[in-house]
Amino acid sequence: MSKGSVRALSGTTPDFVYKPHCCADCAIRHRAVCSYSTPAELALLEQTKFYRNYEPGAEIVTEGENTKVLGSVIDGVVALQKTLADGRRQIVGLVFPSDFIGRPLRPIAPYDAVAVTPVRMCLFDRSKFEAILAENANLERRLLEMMLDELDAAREWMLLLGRKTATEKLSSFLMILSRRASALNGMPVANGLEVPIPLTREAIAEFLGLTIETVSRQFSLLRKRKVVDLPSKRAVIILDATELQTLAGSGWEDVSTNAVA
Amino acid sequence: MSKGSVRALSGTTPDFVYKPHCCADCAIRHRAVCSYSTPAELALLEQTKFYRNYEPGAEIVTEGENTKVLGSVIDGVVALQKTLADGRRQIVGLVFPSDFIGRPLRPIAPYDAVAVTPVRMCLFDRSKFEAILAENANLERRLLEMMLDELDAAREWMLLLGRKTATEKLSSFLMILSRRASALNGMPVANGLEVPIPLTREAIAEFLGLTIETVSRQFSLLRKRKVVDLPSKRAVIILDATELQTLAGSGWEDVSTNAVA
DNA sequence: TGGCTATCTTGATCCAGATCAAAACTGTAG
DNA sequence: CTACAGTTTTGATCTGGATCAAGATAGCCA
Repeated sequence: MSKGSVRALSGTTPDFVYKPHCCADCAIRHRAVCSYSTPAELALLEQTKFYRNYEPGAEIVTEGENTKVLGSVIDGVVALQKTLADGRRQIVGLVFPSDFIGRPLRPIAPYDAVAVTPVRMCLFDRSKFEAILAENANLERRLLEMMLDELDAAREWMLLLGRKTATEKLSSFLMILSRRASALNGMPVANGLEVPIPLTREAIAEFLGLTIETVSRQFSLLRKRKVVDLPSKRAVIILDATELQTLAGSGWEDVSTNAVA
Repeated sequence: MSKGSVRALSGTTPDFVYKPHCCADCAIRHRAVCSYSTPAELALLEQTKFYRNYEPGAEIVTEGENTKVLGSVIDGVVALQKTLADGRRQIVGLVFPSDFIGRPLRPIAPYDAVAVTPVRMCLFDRSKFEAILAENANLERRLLEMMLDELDAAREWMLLLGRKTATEKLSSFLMILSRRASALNGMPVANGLEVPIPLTREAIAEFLGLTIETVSRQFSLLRKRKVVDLPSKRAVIILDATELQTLAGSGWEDVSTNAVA
């Protein structure tokens, strides 16, 4: 097996870019961990924050290592993944813009975080962030809220991994991406919607607990059934949203905020 | 199929017992959500708290319903479970004494919480708890810490559900119970240790994403290999802890605090 | 003590998804 | 345009765990 689509060592040094933007202009300002913060708190964060870009395949945090940074995804998609000794791999979370990466209050990362698209992060030094966190209830409150949402999403995913069929798994996955593409608010998914797929087939397989071949076959099946069209390998067009929802089985109707991570 | 080992309606009215103990004497005082609280905070909680007992099979919270209570498990084991429309069921978390049940900041429960043994809970009215939470940073800090631990455990479980074989799954499960039985501190698992299993075969199957028959066969296999002995259906004796750890595959070496929930 | 019922084990067979193998695409560098 | 390397699709076969079907075991109550 090749090292996989999510290569650990692509040799790309991440770009460092310090404080080019002020928080007020930030695209994720109203959804990120800082969204409850007062101007005073924000000023504190602004002093410490810095930006960094990652190429696809670059590791943002590494399982088992002492993580020195944590922060929010501004743009791009990050996969959280765990790997068994023999190389079997499971993606245990997808992280989208405004979501938070990193575990305050525990230095050792329990999983890898790998950029699956070009990623831009708003980062903090871990110990500095923890110090600010301890003093700022709004920040802590928002972080708690976000972690509770992620926990719900993780449990929803456990149901998928433990009990759903391959068709249900891929349909659920496409439904999530569709909801995200459809609107950040609660708009339903309309037929004809084109949904970009930011993952390779291999990454999808690792997310769904399947093989790459099964994922490919399920895509073909959904196309044959006229549920979706496949204009390219990195996008689908929803032809029958109702049927896709049915195929996905129950769940996800209500997971409002953080769909997958 | 029968309604399963985890029956929703066993007709048992939960016992109500108000404030029989003071927090200072509480067995889970040093591990629960209140463990960082000052005496002043504790007094607030003590005013609001009440105890309730549940028989095996009783629902503590119900998926989709507006939950009015949340709180800590004092004694017993609770399963968090999600069910698909056709009845397929997945246990998405096991909750042990000192763990917290319920989602502050969201009224609708995303899963059932069902007692699998006789359970004693220390409960709070949800809105009252939220009010106290908003004012007491120590409580919020501890809750955040616990939710982060649960999130790590949930992701570890996603790896198991998505990628591990039946043997690895059952071995991992027994390893977790063994660690918990061995010591609440970090003591290693010794050969000869008798580990009680608080779940029926059906509940184990629902936790591991397997069928009851496969679970039973894996038990028999582990016995045949002299890895464990089965003195009764509700306990195992560890004969070869090293081998059990190997069979479990990687993971769980470091999950210190909250093993499963 | 002996049925009765629920739980668990074991055996036989089946099948969804894995594995093995080979085309068919899709860039992209020369 | 062409060669090459990575990705995706499709086909053929295999297999781990599911499903179907009996038994075995263990409470528990009459």
